[in-house]
Amino acid sequence: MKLKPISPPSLKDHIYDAMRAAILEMDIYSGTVDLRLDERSLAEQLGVSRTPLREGLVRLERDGLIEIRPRSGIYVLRKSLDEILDIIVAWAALESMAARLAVERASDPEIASLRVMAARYSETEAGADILEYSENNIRFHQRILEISHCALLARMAEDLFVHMHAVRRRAMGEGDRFARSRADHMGIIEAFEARDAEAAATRVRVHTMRLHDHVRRTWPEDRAAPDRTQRKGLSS
Amino acid sequence: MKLKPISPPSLKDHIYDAMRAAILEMDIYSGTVDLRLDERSLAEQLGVSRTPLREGLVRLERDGLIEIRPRSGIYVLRKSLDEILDIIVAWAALESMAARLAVERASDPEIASLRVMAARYSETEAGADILEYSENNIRFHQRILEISHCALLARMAEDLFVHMHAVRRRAMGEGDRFARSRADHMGIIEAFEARDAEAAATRVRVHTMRLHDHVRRTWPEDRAAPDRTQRKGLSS
DNA sequence: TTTTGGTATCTGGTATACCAGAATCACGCG
DNA sequence: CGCGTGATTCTGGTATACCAGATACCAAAA
Repeated sequence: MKLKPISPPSLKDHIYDAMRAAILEMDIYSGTVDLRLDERSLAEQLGVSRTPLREGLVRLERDGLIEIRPRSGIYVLRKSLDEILDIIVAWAALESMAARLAVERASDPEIASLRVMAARYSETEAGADILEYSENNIRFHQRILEISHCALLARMAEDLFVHMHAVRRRAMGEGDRFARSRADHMGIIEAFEARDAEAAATRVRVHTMRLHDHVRRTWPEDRAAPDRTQRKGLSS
Repeated sequence: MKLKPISPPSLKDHIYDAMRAAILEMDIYSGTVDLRLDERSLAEQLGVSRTPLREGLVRLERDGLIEIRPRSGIYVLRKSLDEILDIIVAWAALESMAARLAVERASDPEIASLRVMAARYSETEAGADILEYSENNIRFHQRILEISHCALLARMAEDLFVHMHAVRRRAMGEGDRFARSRADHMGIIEAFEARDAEAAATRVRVHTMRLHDHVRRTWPEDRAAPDRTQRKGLSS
């Protein structure tokens, strides 16, 4: 029997997870949401004191999800268009390298799993369930990160991915991105199956940069600085 | 008159900076250093209470520099060979993409600055001042990140770079890495000047992956888990 | 009515006190 | 002399109290 050492529970970890999930659920670009958080209110809602809460918030701040302004307030960050584009670029860099590694390192079954996944969600197309397609799409890309067998690449990509939640909510399903995306994926899979690292890396990068261009063209420019007119915690 | 808004001082920021610098100064692989930190001792040394200290430590933990084991202790992390290799891979991914962007975005003077930097430290070769060469080498690579005009890539690379401090301390100057490195740089510069994105990206990647192979071949396997025999803070 | 200055209040920042789990050491038994 | 066991000490985790800067509000003067 083999057991991994269990780490004692830590409120700050749970708080971090809970807050992170809550923030990702927020539609931070809607304009009606309150981007300002209140320590005391949050602590009360979570049923903990401010100390562990603040430690969790420090992590969120490091992740770029929130901003802590001393003596002023804690704000959920909106990403500017430029920041979002930078995120996509970095993501392309990571996934492209992951593809290169995967070609060299992944087992045949692992590579085969990509085609399986693609097949699974190409059926979705008929149902036109965009939400489900989007989820499967994401898993496909995460799978590439996985089979690169480079945990760091996967983790860094995940950290970036988080910032795309709210973006995906609105960029989803426009024009022919659907068909184009599936075609891209097929090309990527073929490169993998041919064990062509250069092609796989290139196609992954190009595919992601297509999203980059799409976002740049379609992202509304009505972004503003966080409005400080509203108050209080997540719910009140 | 124009003044930029001043942000209030925050102990946790200073603590973070100070601790980070202190950790980077440590020769964490020497075997004689104490990898265990003590909150109370650190707080006393820094002249602050434990609360802001812990907030700084949470950031360091997120950076992967330390590990906080509840009820046990705070340890400076040693990177395993695999982790170091992953870091180099990720770094290669970022800098390669930066090179690609730089070719498209950087101004002529910016690209020219690369050759200037290279020329400056190729003179160093005679003096054989490895330390200085290493510093200039680093700046060359940072410059590539800079002229990519993608702040995120630069920041992420910087976060990775931190973990290389201790590695560089020992991997420095072995075999013909010197001459090879300079040759690589020249090739990179030529690709930039030719505005050849594909070549620039490839050469930067290959150059970094050369370090990857070098580390893999030469890294001693005498790494062990953090020894918990020793005690107390940074100095005592 | 508008502006200005002061005050009350709110917010995050910091220090301190206390808690519980872990590690350590000493004692006593085999 | 070796080893197990229990008390002691140490460590990080959490809660609470207090501080100072920032903000908002209101009153008095122009």
